[in-house]
Amino acid sequence: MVRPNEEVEALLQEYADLVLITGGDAFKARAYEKAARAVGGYHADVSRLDAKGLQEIPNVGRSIAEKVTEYLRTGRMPAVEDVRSKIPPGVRELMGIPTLGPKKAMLLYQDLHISSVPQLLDAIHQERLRDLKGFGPKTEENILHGIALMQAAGDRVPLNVAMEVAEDIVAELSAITGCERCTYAGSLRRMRETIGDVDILVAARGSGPFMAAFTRLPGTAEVIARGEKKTSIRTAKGLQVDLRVVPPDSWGAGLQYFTGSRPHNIRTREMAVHHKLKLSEYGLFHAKSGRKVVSRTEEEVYARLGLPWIPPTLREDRGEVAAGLRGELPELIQEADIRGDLHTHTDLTDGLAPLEEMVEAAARRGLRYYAITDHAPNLSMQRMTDEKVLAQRERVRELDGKHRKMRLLHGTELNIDADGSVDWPPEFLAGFDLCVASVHSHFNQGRDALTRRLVTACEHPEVNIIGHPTTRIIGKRPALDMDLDAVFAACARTGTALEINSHPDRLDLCDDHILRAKRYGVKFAVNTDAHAPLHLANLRYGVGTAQRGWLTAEDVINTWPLDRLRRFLRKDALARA
DNA sequence: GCCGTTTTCGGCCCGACTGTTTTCAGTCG
Repeated sequence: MVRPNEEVEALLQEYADLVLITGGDAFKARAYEKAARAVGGYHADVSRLDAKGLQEIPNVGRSIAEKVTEYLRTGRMPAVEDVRSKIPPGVRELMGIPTLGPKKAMLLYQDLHISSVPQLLDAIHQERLRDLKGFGPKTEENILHGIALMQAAGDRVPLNVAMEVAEDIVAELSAITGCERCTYAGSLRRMRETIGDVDILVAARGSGPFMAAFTRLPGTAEVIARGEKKTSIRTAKGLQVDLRVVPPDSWGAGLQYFTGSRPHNIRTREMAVHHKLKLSEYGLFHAKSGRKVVSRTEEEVYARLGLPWIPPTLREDRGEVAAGLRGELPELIQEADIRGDLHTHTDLTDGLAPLEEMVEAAARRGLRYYAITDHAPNLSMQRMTDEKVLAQRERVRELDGKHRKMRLLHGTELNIDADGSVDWPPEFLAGFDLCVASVHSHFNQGRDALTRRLVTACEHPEVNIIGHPTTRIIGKRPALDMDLDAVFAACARTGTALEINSHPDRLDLCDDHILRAKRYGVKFAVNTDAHAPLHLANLRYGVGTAQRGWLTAEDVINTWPLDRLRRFLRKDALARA
């Protein structure tokens, strides 16, 4: 059900973690990490490759290729199973807590026999960590904070994980005879940033074959409930999926109901009552007679309530019903509106693919322009230099024009330093077509310093886009503590766009912040931050997030024609007017 | 364990921050 590349990636990453936990060679662990990343980002399906083909993947050599081949043949990787038998899975889980790495996790296990998050919480409350070497009061505090952060994300999974599961199931069920309609609903259809469980809806006259097929899917680990109208399963990874089969005539009402959100549904049902009607998942009915009015399509249901069809990404009871009544729903940005990607990497820094491959993949996606923005020198681990970036620029200029329909831009992703300054002097930066600037360090500066820092970056004449503006990692790192309103105002004033980073672990800015920023007149850039050709497909999640922030194509600079975009990139107040 | 304008061993992502220690180990990007 999950792409084999991702299965293998997870397995190799797990092995890398276990090597570190057991105190193995750090370089070996890094080799597995690099291989895991490369497999995850590789364009071809690894299950169709032999050992030789696997070794074509960067950072996959003979040893790893053999392990992968064996796994694909037998479903097992003995090397991983070996270490697993020595280290309980909970120990690795501890590494998921920020500030807890392999060494501390192993110490907790060896000295205190802790192998789960609840056990760790107990131990902290019993003050059993106090005598542990290297653990002080501050460490305890950080661990507690980290656990709270993890628990806030709860059992929800990232948007892309749920999406892949849902699309597989929809494809399977759609192929069954008698399936008139099939799609996913719920928070996934609304493109929420994390998903609690997946809702699948089928329109068909009989439910039997669908329920049967659903429980027999390869990814089904457990059948939670099985009935005529609804069946629930849990996947091997613990994600719950509900299947509901409705009569074809109820499709629209069912889809509306199961898409939610609950507050949106309450709002629409109130409107129904107001019209002396009753709205349920089966249709819109006359309250008194019980006679059905409409139910076949969502459009009909909304229309009978006096509303235009409301896009799922707006159905959060954030004023969409009132706006619909006034005929003022925004014309939401669509994925097809995006003409270019303005934040991408190559293997010159931490990307996985060479420039040519990234450009090729972008052209295949039908983009009209594409910016290469590798990391700048101050992110020292990436070892960028003036020479390297200038050599890259020459290659970009050579490649530009090879694709008749797509132009190339040469940019960079700068680091916003603690004081708001960035890599390279202005005269060097002027040589780039555009500059993204992002925070990569000093996350805990304090609110005032962080605010000043971001505002200073906006005021830089060569900084065009603030990359992943809050630097949050969903479920792992909170957003920077800063005065967002001051930053939004600075963006609007200086002609600096805010990025909507499409990576499913980031989705940064998030929908709430987008809504706020838009009121200041800020412009946005929906970028993938791709580190591999496959990541270019994450754009849909960024566009979904932009829709949840009520954005139109006009609000987003990379929907604009290139000449208009170039004027914006000059940061010239006159050009913006 | 991978890689090679160094061809079979020796280097591999480097520096900063944090909290602990009292000179440094662990974690992170």
